[in-house]
Amino acid sequence: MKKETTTLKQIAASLNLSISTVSRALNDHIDISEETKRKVKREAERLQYVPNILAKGFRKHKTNIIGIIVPSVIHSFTATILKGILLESEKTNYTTIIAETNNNPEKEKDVLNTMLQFGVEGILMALSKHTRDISPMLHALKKRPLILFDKVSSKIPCTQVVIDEVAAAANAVEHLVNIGKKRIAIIKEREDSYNSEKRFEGYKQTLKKHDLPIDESLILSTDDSSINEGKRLARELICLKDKPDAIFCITDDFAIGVIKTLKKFAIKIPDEIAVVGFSNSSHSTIIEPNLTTVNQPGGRIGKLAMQQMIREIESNEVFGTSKSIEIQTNLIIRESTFL
Amino acid sequence: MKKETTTLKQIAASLNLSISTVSRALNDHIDISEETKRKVKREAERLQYVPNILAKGFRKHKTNIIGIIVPSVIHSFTATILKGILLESEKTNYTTIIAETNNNPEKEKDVLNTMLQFGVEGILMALSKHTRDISPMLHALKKRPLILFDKVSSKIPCTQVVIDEVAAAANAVEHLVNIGKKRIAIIKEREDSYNSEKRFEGYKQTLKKHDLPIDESLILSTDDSSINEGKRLARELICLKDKPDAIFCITDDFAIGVIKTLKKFAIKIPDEIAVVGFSNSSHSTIIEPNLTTVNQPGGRIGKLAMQQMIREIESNEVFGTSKSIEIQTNLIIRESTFL
DNA sequence: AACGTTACCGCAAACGTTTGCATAAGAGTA
DNA sequence: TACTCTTATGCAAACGTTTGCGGTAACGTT
Repeated sequence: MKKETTTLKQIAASLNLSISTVSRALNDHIDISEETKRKVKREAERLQYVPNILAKGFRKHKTNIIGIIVPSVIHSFTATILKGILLESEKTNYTTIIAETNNNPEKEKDVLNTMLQFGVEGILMALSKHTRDISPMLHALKKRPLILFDKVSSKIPCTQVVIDEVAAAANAVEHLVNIGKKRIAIIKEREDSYNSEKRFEGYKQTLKKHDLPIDESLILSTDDSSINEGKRLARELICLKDKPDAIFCITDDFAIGVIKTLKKFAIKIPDEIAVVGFSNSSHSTIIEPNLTTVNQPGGRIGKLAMQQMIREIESNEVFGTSKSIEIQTNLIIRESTFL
Repeated sequence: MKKETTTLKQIAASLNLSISTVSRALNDHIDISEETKRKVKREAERLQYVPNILAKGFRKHKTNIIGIIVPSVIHSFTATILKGILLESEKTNYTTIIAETNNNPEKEKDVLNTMLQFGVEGILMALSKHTRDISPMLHALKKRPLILFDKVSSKIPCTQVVIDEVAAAANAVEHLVNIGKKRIAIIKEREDSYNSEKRFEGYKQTLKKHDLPIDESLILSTDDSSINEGKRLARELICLKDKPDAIFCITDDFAIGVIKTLKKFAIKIPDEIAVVGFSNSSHSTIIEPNLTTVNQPGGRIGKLAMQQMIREIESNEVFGTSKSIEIQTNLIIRESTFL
């Protein structure tokens, strides 16, 4: 397409000044007289000069681009975090580029390398669900700051911005105990999911704390957290001869599925079975009864992650140490546990 | 952070070759012997050479970055389109950068300029809701290809990827007529919303076609489409002494709010009042009764927009002409209009 | 023996910007 | 007058890459 870009050279020529003077004038260098500055700026305006970021970045060894890698942008919690990141980045002079991995570790590696090659200043990322080989991340970490959020791994020695999953889950289960529930089931993901295991941890801790037995038949796992899986597993639970009186779902999607099934079988919520979810997704106030759920402040996660990123970029230390930034959650109590 | 980047110079030195030979070898230029190529590539590998994109882009006047501007990434339909765009961009060697406008025209202008200054090859954008001054877009169009999607404006002479809003709405209303409804209300946005007006257009056309009167009291407008506004306006409608027997909502959010209110007042859906929405958002199968809604293939929109963008970038024509790419929608009939 | 081809490769310029250093003019001081 | 010190400006190199052009050697063709 079009070119006709104005350069410093043209401004200089039209003003009978040198390129360096023009450059300095535009950058408000002290060496330049006010009058010259004014003239230069006016001429730049007139010629619609826009600095060539490429040349500038090339010269100064700076791209001012921060890479963001997430499994999927349509995931609502991810989107919330993204919003936090974008909002924060607007305040700075850093631009962001976003890429998806679709939970594919192979893709994850590719994207990571592409970004590095592109010269990003740092990388903010949520790991894909089944990432096992962390070497791509370790490799990246050798060249640039890397910050993990949401889906993290303690094996990677970098800053991690997370919610206190254990406490959050414990809090949710505690609430169920408080309203008098004794047989609390959990629907979780399989063992290789970091977040899921942490929440499971909180579940177990709370049961122990209240001397409630941990009943294997009430612990259900599945591959992907979806509404359909929630439906299916709920059906399993209500077929038990010794039914649960509450179900703690480690995601809202599970919970939505569970509620759908319970309603289908005319089981009273929360009287017969209470349900709590995790995320406070927009679905939780659409479903009836409204879902009690753990609110994760995604925006705040994004914001903090971005702030930390800037800090790491602009410091010249070497950031190869683990550091965990934990964010508090709160339980939002709605009809699915309380009438 | 770290630097120690390897450059062509270093490879050249270590191999006793000239920089240009190394460059050509890595780019598989015909002038270079296979043996040299092999040696160079092996050395590049060994030294972990990554080309400096900045220098390259600077030299070749190419960034290979495409800018994406949307009101908000958390909006679910936007996210779907985004996914389509990202998916398509992965197949190419273009990178994308995403920015939000938060429906603020001022911000929109800023972001647009920043992207241009950054040297993006083209811009994919959904206008903010209340953009009135189109001069920033016209200005951008003079420098780079611009493609609009979702929220577009026919006043901007560029390619626009849209759904056939009129037909989609007409189709939805037609369905209501077919199930025997005669007093069909519409909940829409105010006049300055392009999409809303188009859908309103389809609504009016269909009523006329079936010789149904257009009753002003059944036409409700509001500023922002939200669940709460849907609730509020539904209440207005059911307070009418001559109630509607169907409500066509130009967004799913409106429809969700409407359904909530109707249920609250124990109005039977769809027998007394049927409801149809627009977007097929994930909410539409969470709410009960499930919502009949217009399915907009967001992924396809994104994909086509991206493909067209590549075409415009790589062609050297001047793209200042309007061109509309229309995408077909389909109505998904669920419980809110049909039992 | 002289010439044309072919296959490889290097030189050096160019892209637009920043910046260390040099320089010039004027002001101040002795 | 001669000097230093400011203040304001220009020169030129540098960043890493690509690329037009030119060069050289080796080989085949007359």
